Amino acid sequence: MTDTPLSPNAHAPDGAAPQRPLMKGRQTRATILDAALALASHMGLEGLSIGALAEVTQMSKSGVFAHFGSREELQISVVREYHEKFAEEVFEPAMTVQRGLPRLRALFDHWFKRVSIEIDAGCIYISGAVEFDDRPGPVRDALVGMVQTWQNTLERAIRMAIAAGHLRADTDPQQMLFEVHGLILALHHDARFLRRPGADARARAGFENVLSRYLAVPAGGSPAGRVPNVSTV
Amino acid sequence: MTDTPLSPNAHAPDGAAPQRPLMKGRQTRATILDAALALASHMGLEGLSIGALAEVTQMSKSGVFAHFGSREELQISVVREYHEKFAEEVFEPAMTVQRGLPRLRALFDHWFKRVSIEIDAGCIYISGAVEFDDRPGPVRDALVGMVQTWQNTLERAIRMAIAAGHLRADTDPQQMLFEVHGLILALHHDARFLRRPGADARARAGFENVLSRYLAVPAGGSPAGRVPNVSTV
DNA sequence: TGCAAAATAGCACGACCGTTCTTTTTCGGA
DNA sequence: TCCGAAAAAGAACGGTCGTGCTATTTTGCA
Repeated sequence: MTDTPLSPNAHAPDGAAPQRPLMKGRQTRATILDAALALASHMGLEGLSIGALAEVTQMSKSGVFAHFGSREELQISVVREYHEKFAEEVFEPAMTVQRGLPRLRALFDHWFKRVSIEIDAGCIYISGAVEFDDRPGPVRDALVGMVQTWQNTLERAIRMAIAAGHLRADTDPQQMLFEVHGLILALHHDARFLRRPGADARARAGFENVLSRYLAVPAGGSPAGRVPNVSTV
Repeated sequence: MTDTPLSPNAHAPDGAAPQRPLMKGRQTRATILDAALALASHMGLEGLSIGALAEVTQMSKSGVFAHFGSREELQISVVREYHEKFAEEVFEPAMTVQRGLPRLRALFDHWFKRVSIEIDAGCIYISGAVEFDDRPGPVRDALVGMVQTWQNTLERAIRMAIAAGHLRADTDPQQMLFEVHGLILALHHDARFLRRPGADARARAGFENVLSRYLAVPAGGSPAGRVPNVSTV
């Protein structure tokens, strides 16, 4: 598995030392990439066009093009860029929280925020998954690799929570991940597509519901017949 | 709410009586629509092009075009076509099953089948939701209307199951729907995009897990401490 | 300040797009 | 069998797309 690292500063090739050829180049490239990310969030990776990108950045088409060499490379760069932003916003903050359930909660919490704050910016992982599920090629490969990296991270966090005794020992991490991932997708769907208010609350309630099923029984816990249902109004 | 009917033969304008102008027209239109549906399932509604459609159906571009008058109208027709197919395959068979939990199970079962059989054909509701979540217009409106119709149907079925005493009286139908919808989306994602085997089983297990939380306690039921976890291997 | 190299612009290309208009073919009833 | 209407084809349009190619400008260092 080509495991794209989900860690900070994953590929910073050099120190702050000024480099031979590039300086302005990197800078405008970053500007373009920023605009491309915004554009792709709304129009999708397939809707990303070099012409529109040139207009937005006040550059010539060829000027934009030269930075990537091909549209495909541009798309991949956008995916990579999103991956880094995602890692910064969702992954890294959760790493400061203690292992086990707290970190797991933090991860999901930031994930929810990311998706729901972005009700008007779209998650590229989600839209990309639909756009490229039938389109083989490097873009799809990059996308799959990064989504899988992220899911591996979550699975690891779940396993830690099991090991820490916070979740039931017989918890199937992949099943739990599947269920929570579904909540994220449903949130994205209801908030962005159906524009339903309260989707955020539904997702959070769903998370608590899933959690309640996998939560370890506290030692000498109450033998209550049924776990209270968070979803009930 | 423009509630697109989810019932059989929703708009069959006439009996089998031969009509004045049209005969061959409807027929080839149906052929085109079939091809369009297949094409859109793979490339998405936005990826649907009249040129490609003409090539597939062995017709001229203008010949295809004339049947719809615009690309947008073609897209809407495809959505409508999918809606009908969906109703036939998922909704109608479940209507023969008795109300309450059995019908609810039948609905979800057919839904699962539809999405997972279509691992290589893509659900247009799902891909359309992502493609048009940021693209206002008639296509989006049609899409939203039909998805909402389908969700209303499911919500109604859940309410019936509550009324029948099969589900807990304090069940929040929309919350339950949200959670199960998430499972469908996760199934679509994992099977089609990640190409993970066993996504089908994960979705079904997830459904049982959701169900177990909302299931009514059978009268004089066992006061077991915890509901057994279906997800566990 | 000058100079090589990097960055950007300008321009043209072939391809495909949706759409329009005109012409030809096909159909169905008298 | 013929004729009007419906269906399909053909050709062309303006537009956008990604991508080469060649100038021109800008940059960073000697």
